[in-house]
Amino acid sequence: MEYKNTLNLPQASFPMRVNLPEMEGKILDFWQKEQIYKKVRSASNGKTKFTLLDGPPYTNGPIHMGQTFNKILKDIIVRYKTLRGFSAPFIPGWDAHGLPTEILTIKSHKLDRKNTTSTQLRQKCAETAFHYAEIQKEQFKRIGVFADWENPYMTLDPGYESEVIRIFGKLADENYIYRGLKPVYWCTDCETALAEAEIEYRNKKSAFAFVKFQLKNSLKLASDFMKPVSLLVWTSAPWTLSGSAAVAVNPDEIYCLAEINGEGLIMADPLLDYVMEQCSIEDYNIVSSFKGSELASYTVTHPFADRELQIIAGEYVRMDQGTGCVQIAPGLGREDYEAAVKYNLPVKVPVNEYGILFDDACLFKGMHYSSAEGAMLEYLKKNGKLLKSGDFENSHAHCWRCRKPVISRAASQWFIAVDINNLRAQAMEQVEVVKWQPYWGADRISNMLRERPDWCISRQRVWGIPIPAVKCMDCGREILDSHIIEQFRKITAVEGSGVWFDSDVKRFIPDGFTCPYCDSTDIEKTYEIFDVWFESGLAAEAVSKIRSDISIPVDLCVEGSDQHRGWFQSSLLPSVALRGKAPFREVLTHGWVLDEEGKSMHKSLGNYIDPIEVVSERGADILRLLIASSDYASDISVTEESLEQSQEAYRKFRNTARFILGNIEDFDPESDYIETGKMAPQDRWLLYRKDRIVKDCLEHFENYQFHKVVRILHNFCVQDLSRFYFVISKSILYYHSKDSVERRSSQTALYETLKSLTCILAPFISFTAEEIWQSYRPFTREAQSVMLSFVSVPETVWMDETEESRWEIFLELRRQIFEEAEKLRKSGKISGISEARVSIHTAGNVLSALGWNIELFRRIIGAPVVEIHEWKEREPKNALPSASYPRTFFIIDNFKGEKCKRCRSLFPDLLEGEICLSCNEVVNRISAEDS
RNA sequence: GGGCCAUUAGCUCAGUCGGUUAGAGCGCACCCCUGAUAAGGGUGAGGUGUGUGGUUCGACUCCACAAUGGCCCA
Repeated sequence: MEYKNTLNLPQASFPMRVNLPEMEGKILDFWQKEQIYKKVRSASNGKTKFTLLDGPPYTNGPIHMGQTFNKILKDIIVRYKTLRGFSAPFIPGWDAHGLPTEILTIKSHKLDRKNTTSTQLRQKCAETAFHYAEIQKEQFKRIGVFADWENPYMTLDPGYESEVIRIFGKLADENYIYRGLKPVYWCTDCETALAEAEIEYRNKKSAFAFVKFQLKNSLKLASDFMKPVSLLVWTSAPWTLSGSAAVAVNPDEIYCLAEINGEGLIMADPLLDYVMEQCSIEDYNIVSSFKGSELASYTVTHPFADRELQIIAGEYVRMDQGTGCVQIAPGLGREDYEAAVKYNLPVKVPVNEYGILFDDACLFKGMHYSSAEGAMLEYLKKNGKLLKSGDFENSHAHCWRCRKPVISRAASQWFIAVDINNLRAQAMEQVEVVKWQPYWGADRISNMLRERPDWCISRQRVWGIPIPAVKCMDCGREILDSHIIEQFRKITAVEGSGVWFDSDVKRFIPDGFTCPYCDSTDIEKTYEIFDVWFESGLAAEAVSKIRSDISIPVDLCVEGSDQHRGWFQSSLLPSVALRGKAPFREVLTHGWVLDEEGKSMHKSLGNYIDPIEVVSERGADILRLLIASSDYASDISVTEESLEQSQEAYRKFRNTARFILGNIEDFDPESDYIETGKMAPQDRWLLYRKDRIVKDCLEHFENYQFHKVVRILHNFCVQDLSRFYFVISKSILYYHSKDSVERRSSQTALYETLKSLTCILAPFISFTAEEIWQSYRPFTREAQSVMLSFVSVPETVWMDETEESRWEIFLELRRQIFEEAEKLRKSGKISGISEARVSIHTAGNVLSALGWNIELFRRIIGAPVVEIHEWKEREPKNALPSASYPRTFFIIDNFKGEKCKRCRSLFPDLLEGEICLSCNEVVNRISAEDS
């Protein structure tokens, strides 16, 4: 007789292998068509809110792995919070303005900026921004980000723009905004300021010079030295002497006075040999030496300009090159500028936008700085002020467009003062209030805040929100006026900020407006835009105004750890200035995506993995699972190998679900559910384990430790389910009659397990979780989508401590018996545990545990016969001692029985030599029902 | 050069307060099953804990320095 038809073998409607990208496409259609995100949102009405604020990515290209990583983490959190019963909206956003988009637009349209109006360029930039926002939106959807894609926020929305302007107005009213100078990269050929991103470093031949700055007063440190004394200054850009305002020496280093050719030269002692060698001087002698700090009270005369320069102490003056005496040209370099601010030195900018020197350059005024350099050296040489000059090659900043060398030049800018109204101190206090994950984020941002300079918020660019400042054409001063700002805000809210470029200044200034400094009526617009960090930093403020489902402070921000300097600070400072509080309660940071060698991914390095390629080849769930199982607090690596591994783990989850689905196909919880009290012990055990796992997972979820959740779940599938429960329950599921209590009991446990597993997996392998949900009618009857389901903290007590310890003994015995059986099998003594008789001689706990349920234990080890004997003082013959339990011995030998043709188990004897007693019963029932 | 961080098996990760022989899973090897079958089960081999010093009776754990890598600055 063919018994196969009488078995309840798993029904395989859920495929073992699936074309993941194709399946994911169908799930996306389902979410879209059924408006699942919207349904989740309306179902969460009235629930406790959990708001995540999405830091907006730039719209300058398709998404890369870093953005994918970031958005998937956010998505995991939002999905988790949703499943825990929070109202957790996900409002995605884009940072549409800014240099990256502007540069991309100029490059891709091959625009010539001189022949393109600002309005035209802004039009093209907007097109670029919308284009990539649209592409990114589709890509983010594709990787499974469950968000309000119909209503994202964009920093170029008039509503958003007008909020930025409003807040700028408030900051101006409270005196945070001032006009100051700041050195910026400047291309004299293109006549424009350049941003960091527009600079490329290339080698260039540069001049160097050792120049003498003569001391004005006599040197008390060597009072009997009667010859003229000069500070020997080394510079790698001699033309910048035109802007020098001071000379810095390191106060902590030793300096010396050397007599050379009848004059005294001061330089750092550690650099003396180096300088003498560079200048080919062999004949010199040291007159005296002293600490750098002792030079600080002296004054020197400029070698060609008619001014005196102070000697200042600069701790940053290094001893690895030069003379240890550095000229400070505050208008021509960042470090020099900062020194000037510190020492209150005048900031002179001796060069105009074309590179032509001004009055400060005295003799060389009117010359281009590059040709002035030779003239200067010539002059210095003639006047005995030059010890040595020459050429050397170094890496220098060049303009990305005209490829010519750029200079650093102080330009007038708008700043937010960070020390007005105690802003810096307050912000640092707020850092303590915010929860930073990992915890060291607080140190990192505190260090940065402590040291940071005032925030330069103006950019000489086009693609951004214009700064509504006007300029008096008579006195030349820039003017911020609250009426003008408010007028611009109002118009922007309707027409967009581009109106600043398009409309006459009269539209923005009140009637009868005059310059507050000189009463002139000749007022014009200025054309600068806000730093994009200023815009995006106001996201919490702006989005909460535009959207009712976000309020300040938001619960969480999740960004890469580079944002401690970037977005976290640009969000924190304005918020503290405006409302005295941080805009977020908690900040979670993650690391970078690295390659197999631990190097960061760059398209140019060729180690770049395109997330969209991964998704279309392997499926989004594979990438999501990889990200979820990595510890993102530090950097994570995405490699072919780790993707391959993620795919393996995925298969385990999939097959686990498949096995359960196949075995509960005929189970309907409404009619077949077995109450807790009537469940078989192994089924109660499964639910006990399941609840333990759910609890642990939820705990790790709360700390956003997803890799721990995934590991727990994976271990659960492998160890508890696949290796154990499935194996021991097959005989019930397959061979017992369909509606027997034993089988229904197992199905009840499996049903509950699958439901929990699917829900907890949903934040990670979201597509597959939905696929599982959709393939089981009782689930969809309960909720249309897995995302409309709910995970609660388990509270059922499934077993008491006694039973727990019995299970522990069972599992340990099983492990030991398997180990011994394998040895015996290898040595040919038995054919396998499924055909063995296992005798256990034991006492105490182990004996009472086994005595509790021998049949259960037999099932657990899968042997046809298990015999228990009470241990009596002497080791039984041929027995193997237990490694874990005292007074416990195993005897494992072959059991010669007959194999049931239906359930394939061995029995001492069979009914009619074919099948076992219990199989016979089942078969009889089936044939009775059939007839 | 400075601030912050990371480094445990081929891969992804555990490891409590400093305390026996450093644990899992995957992968790998060998074997079994062929009624979860491009599945499943069993057993096993893999570690100078990045390195060098130090503190300690005892260090993967604490300290210092270094290497490699990351982010942010200079």
